[in-house]
Amino acid sequence: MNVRDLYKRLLSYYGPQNWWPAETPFEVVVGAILTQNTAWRNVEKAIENLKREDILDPASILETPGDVLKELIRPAGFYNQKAERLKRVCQLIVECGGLEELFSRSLNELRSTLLSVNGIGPETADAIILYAANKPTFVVDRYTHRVFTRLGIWKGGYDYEGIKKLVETEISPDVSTYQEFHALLDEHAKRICRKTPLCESCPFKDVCPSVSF
DNA sequence: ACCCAGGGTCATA
DNA sequence: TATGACCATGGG
Repeated sequence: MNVRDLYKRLLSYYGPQNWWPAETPFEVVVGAILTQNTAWRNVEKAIENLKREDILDPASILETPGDVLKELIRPAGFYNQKAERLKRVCQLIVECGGLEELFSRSLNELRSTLLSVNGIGPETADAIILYAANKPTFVVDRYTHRVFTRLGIWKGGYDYEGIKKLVETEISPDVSTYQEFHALLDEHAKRICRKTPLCESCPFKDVCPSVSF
């Protein structure tokens, strides 16, 4: 079992995922911040609040008082830090003259720019690049590590850049493919047991080496 | 009552 | 450089 076979098998088993539903690229940016260590259903409530107040754009969020913003995004948790993080990204966007301008940079320029913002780490940056800017970077997360480890594809601890490089080496850069693969890994990880080494209902039972995790 | 979720930062050793 | 504490709500 290698990375490419895993992708093919996930795709044929679960089918294409309609991941990261959002009406605009900026909504993806906001969602990427709000979903940090947080269930997506809680993020939806926060985004709904922002839409209801009609402030789902960089300028409006910057104009909104911190206390008000915190209250609106409360359901997403960590609302104190996330309100500040949202403001910092919006600040960057405005300084660049808009999302289009920011996203016109090369993938690597864009990634290092995003990473320079306090509150945006590697996963959040890659999610923005892949799902909002539509550039081919692979998004790693703990689910990716869990599934890879379970199947013996990755040995060792959680190394974000290492796992990312592995996938990008095995699978040539393609936006749709990277988007699908990440989505499939997450959906699959949610369906398998977290602690049990081997899950009886796992569709990968035949190739799972039963690695304890 | 406990565990965790579509992470990241900061302090400590 | 490598762990650990911390952030906070909502659902199982």
